[in-house]
Parts: sequence; C-alpha cells; structure tokens
Amino acid sequence: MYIQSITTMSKKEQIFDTMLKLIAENGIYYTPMSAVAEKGHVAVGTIYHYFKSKDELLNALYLNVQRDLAEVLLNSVSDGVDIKESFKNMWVNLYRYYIDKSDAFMFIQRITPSNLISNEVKEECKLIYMPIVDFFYKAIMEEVFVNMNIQMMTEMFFASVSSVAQLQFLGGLEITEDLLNDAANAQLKAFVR
Amino acid sequence: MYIQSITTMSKKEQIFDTMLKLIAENGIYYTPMSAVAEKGHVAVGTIYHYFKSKDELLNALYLNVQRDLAEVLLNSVSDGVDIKESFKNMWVNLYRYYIDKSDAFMFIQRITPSNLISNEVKEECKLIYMPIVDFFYKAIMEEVFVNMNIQMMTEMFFASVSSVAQLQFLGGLEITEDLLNDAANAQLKAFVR
Amino acid sequence: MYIQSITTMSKKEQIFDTMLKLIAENGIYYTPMSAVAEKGHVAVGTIYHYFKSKDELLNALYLNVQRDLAEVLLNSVSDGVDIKESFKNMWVNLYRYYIDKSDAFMFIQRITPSNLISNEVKEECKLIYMPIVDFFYKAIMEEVFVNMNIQMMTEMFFASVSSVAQLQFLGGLEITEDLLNDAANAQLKAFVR
Amino acid sequence: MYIQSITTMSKKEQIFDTMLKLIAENGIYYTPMSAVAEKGHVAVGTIYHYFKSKDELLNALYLNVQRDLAEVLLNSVSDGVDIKESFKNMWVNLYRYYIDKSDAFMFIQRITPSNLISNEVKEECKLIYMPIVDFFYKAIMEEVFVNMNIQMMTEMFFASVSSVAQLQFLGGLEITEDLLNDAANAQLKAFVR
DNA sequence: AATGAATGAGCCTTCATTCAT
DNA sequence: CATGAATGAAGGCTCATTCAT
Repeated sequence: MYIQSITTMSKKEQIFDTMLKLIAENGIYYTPMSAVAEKGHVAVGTIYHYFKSKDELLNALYLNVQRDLAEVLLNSVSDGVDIKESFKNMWVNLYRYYIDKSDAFMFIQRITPSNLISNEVKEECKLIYMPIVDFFYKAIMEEVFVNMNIQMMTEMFFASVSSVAQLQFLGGLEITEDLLNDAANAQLKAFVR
Repeated sequence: MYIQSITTMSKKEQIFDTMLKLIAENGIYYTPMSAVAEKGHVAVGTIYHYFKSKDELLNALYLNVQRDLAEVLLNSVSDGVDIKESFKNMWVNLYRYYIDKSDAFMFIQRITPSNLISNEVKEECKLIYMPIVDFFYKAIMEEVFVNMNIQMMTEMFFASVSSVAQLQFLGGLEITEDLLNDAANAQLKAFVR
Repeated sequence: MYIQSITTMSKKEQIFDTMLKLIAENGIYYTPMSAVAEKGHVAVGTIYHYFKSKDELLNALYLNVQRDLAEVLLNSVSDGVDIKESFKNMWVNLYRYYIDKSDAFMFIQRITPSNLISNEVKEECKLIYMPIVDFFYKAIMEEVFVNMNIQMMTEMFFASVSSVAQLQFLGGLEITEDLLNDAANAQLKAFVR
Repeated sequence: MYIQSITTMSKKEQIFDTMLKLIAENGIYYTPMSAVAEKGHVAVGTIYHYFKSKDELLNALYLNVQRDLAEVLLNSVSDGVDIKESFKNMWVNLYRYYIDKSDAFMFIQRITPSNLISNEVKEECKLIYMPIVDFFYKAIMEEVFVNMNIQMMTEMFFASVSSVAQLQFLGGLEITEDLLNDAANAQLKAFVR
C-alpha cells in the first residue's frame, strides 16, 4: 500500500499542480477539466477516477494549500521566541510563501470569494488553523496583544498580508524589504497593547 | 425626450441592480445573462443593446460601485475634522456601506480577483480614489500617520474593512459595535505614529 | 407623385446601394439589417417601412440588378449588326459590367445558389430576359448558331462570362484584353455552326 | 484499434453525409450544427470533438467533395484515348456525378461564392486538380486545343457543366441525352482549334 | 415618413461528466 | 488503473422584426 500510495500520490500531485497553475493563470471558470487533463498529461477519466467532480477536486486542492499555509505559519513561531518577533515572522514568512508560490496565492484569492468550498472543508480548515488561533490567544493572555476578538484578528492578519502580496502581483508596486517591514510593523502595531 | 431618458436610465439601472443581486447570490459564472434578463424583466437583447458584452456590463457595474464607495469615503472626511477621527469615520462608514449594500460588497469581493476588469476601468478607478490618496498624504504630511507607502496603506485599509465585513457575512461572527470599534482602532493604530 | 417618388427612390436607393455593397463584402448572412441601416444612414424601421422583410428587400434588389444586366445585354445588340459581332459585344459588355459593378456581380453570385429568390421574381426575370432569348432564337433561325436548346445556351453564356469574371476577382488572374477576346471567341465558337 | 478506427471513420462519415444533405436542402446558414447532430444521430459535442468549428467542418467537407470530383475527372481520361473523346468523357462524367450526387453539387454551388473556404484548402485543391490542368496542357501542346490560358479554360469548363446541371435541378429543363451531347460538344468546340 | 429601443428565438460553442474498452 | 470518445445541457451573443413615439 505504501508503494501504491506513492504512485497514486504522484498522479494526484500531477493533477493538483496542473490545476493550481491553470487556475492561477486563467481563473477557475476558464480552467476546464479537459485542460487540466491535457496539461497534466492524464486522461480526463483519470481525474474522475481520483475525484468525484470538479468541485471535489477544488476542495481537495484548497485543503492542500491551506495545510501548506498553516505549516508555514506554524514554523514561524517557536515557544521560546518573543511574541512580537514571532508575529512578524509569521507575517513575513506568509508573505514570502505567497510570492514564492504565487500560484497557490492566486488560487486562494480566487476560490475564497466563491461558493465552491464546502462547509466540511471549511471546518477542517478551522482545525488546521487552531495553533494559529492559539498563538493569538497566548499573545492576549500574556498582555502583549490587545484583547480583541481572535477570529477578527486572524482575519485582519491574513487580509493585510494578502493585500500587500496583491500589490506586488497586480498593483505594479515593487515591494522592497523596507516596505515589507513597514507593513509587518504596522500590522503588529495594530494588535499590540 | 427627457421622459425617454428617464426610462432609459431606469432600464440600465434595472439591469445593474439585477446583475449585482444575482452575482452577490450566485457568483459571476452562475449568473447567466439570461437570468439577468429574466429577473430584471428585460429581454436578453435589451441588455446587449446597452452593453456590448457580459464583460462590458461587469466593468460598467464595477465602475458604478467603485464610484459609490469613493463617495462614501469622501463624505466621511471634512477639512476641519481631526484626521484620526476622519480615518475612523472612513473605516466605519465603509464597513456600514458594505453591510447595508451587501450585494455591492459581495460583487466587489468576487470580481476583484478575476481578470475581468479592464485596464481602462482600473485607471479610471485610480482617478476616482485620488481624494482618498490625498487624505493619506495629508495625514503623513501632518505627521499624524507614519511615513509609509500610500498605495500600501490604502490597500491595507480596504483589506481590513473587507475582512471584517467578510466575517460578518460568512464567518458567522456577529460584529457588534464594540467589535467594530476595536477593528477600526486597531487599523488606526497600525498607521499612526 | 413624381416628386415624392424621387424622395422615396432616394431612400430606397440608399438602402439598395448599401445592402449591395455590404453583401458584396461580407455575404448575405453577414449583412444584418442593422448594418444596412447604420451604413445606409437610415433607421431599421425605415427599411421595414419600404420592405416587408429582409427577403423582400433581397428580392427587390435582385430584380433591380437583373434589370440592369438585361439592359446591358440589350444595348449590346442592334438590328443591323452582325450576329457574331453582337454576341461578342454582349459577352464583353456583360463582362465589363461585372468588373465595373463588382458589387452587383458578387451579389448575384452569392444570391443565386440560395433559396431566397421567390418564384414570382424568377418569373419576372424570365420576362426581362425575353429579348436575349429572342436574340439566340434569331441566331439559330438565321443558321448562324447551331440548333441547341436556347435555355441551355443562355445558361452556358452567362456561366462563361461569370467564370472569367470570377477568375479576375478571386482567382488572382489578371484578365487582359487578349484573354478577354480568347474567352469571348471561345464561347462564340461553342455556339456557331 | 483497427475496429475503433473504423468506428471513428463512420462517425465522421455520418457527420459529413448529414451536413452535405442538409446544406443541399436548406443552405449553409439554415443548417445549424444542432440539426446536423440530430439528423446525423450524434451529439453536438461529438461534432466538435472531430471538428474545431462549423467552418472547419465545412472546409473538410469541401475538400472531401473536391477530391471526389477530381477523381471522377481523372478516371475519365486515359493515355491512349483521343483527347477530344477524353474531354467529352470528362464533361459527361462530371455532369453525371453532379446529377447522381446532387447533394455534393448543391453543396459546392452554395459554398463556392461564400468566404468560408480557407486559403489553405484552396491551395490544396489546386494540387488536387493538377492532373486536370495537365490534361489541358497536353491538349494545347498536341495542337488539339487552341492556345488559351489554361486556368481560364478549366474555369469555363467547370462553369459549363455546372450551368447545365443547374438547369436540370432548378431550371425545370429535362436534360436528355441529346441535350447533354449538344452541351458537351459545344464546350468542346469552344476549345478545339 | 422616420426613428431606434425592445424583443426573444435560435445559433455556435463549451465543458462537466459518463462509460465502454 | 487509465483512457478519451461521446454526450447534451447550458451559456454568450446575434439579428430579424415590432411598435410606440
């Protein structure tokens, strides 16, 4: 089963990668399954062997990307390190991930305002992001951050990173290290006591 | 002819309103022209009499909404009033507009990450938002705000409002007046010296 | 009525001319009534004031052109002149008409194989071409032409002129005076005893 | 795979046959793809699986028919046989093909004056008809035919056959064997020295 | 007589999905 | 597991025609 899983993963990975890339380029509705098949060097039928529908594929892909994002954030904090420092790490690392994996960023940007993500997947995402929520919780408990609704904080946090990444991609603004620091600092200031 | 002009406006308005509502409900790609026609009580051909294509209609609608948004922001600041106060007004008023005109909010959320808005319209939007840019410029000049890239500031500003509105709409979080104040204050803190 | 007829003719003429030109350029089915209206500087409703339908307009236009063609042919023969000479005049003058009025030629080429011309108009055309049939009849009676079915002769006559005109227009062959003479002579030889 | 290839051919053939028949009956623009699908017992999507567009289908069909025509002509001449005899064979055989395969005839009549045939296909047709051009070339070299532009001769040849076939189909003239001979002889006379 | 806004049937085409191999 | 031919519902758009002014 391990061997099989490898092979399976590889086909699935191929499909995931291709769809991510195509959606980043053209958008969800200009990415037909046939194109994913062609560019991914698999048959349409093969995609439907692994995923029940386009929706399901999109949801699976979304979950995949969210797991990556959460991992990036989690790797940015460590118990010993200063909370403010950790926050800025999170901000900057998430930003860098968005830039490095621009396909993933564009995909998330595009799928989020759609109705396509199921409630099940949304719930699963909440679980995945638990540790991040925990981080904010601790920051408040330790009286580093103001006592604000955590859900709101995390949303604002994500929104700030995304907005700067968007600027870099579409806004025609070259985001230098200085600008990056400014943005991260601003967002930190928004939350500290 | 004056009467006719009124009627004409009303037809276009009818189309705009219907499309806005349907996109808010179902998304751009689940809003076929035929549905706009049906729900808007006009013939498909009539829509194409006023707009060359679905794309053009979307762009026109986008511009309409952006003008409304800019007006809301502009009405939130007045020369005599304290900059910090004005900023919070802008934040809260924009938020309230999003909540009141949730269709407009959803529409903007959905069309922004798409490729559908033409560069011409984007340029026109920049002009529309000039006064807002000016506001941030003055805030920096008067040393109320930190010296940050203004484009980045405005993006972060919009992102913060949107993220909280999103929470209200999809996140299942009831945004009370207190939460609202927290968010607006946080974003203000992000920018003040 | 004469004055009125002039005005009327002028509008009708405008419509005729525009439609002829547009069909020559783009073909019947790529010539919408709206285009005829726009390029002809009349309102769509105006066209429908003069013609019951697109079909009727096409039929009227067809009849117009056929009348012109018949006149050209008729003007090519005169009682005293030698039959062979007259035939060659007809051939060459028809060809020149096709070249000069290429729009009319293209229109005829395009509408003939369609089903759009009504039987009434076809019958009327037969009447118009009576004198030409007469010419062939006399040529046979006077034993200049072979005794062939006259309808067949006229069809072959028209076909030969059209085919050479077509060559000039689409075949990329420059039809010189010599080539023209060769063709006319050949077709004459086909019919003489 | 051999079997499959047969099946595939049969699907394409089905589409070709149906479209030919429908265009012969109703004309190109009154032959919607949906009708081809329905009458051809295939799904619309299937047509688009084999042909990129209606245009491409028309071009492929045109090429098919032209190949048939060229073959008919080629089979009408053999090296040993008298040139005049061969010419008359070509004329009569082409005529009979038009009568037998009236759908093909009508299709060609209708598509030729349109702009729908691409230059590539036109070029390919020229290659296909090379042997026929050769025949006329030899006829001139051997001083059986007059020294006329060959392109013009072939056009006039085709035009004469078509015009007589047209008469039979639409002109209401019953073309007897005698009439046929008259026409073929006349066209021969047009070209011989 | 003249206008052109309004209509909606119908066209070409796409694409998610199925299924026989 | 993998393939890709086949399906047909549905979408964007056109255009002949009508009608109120």
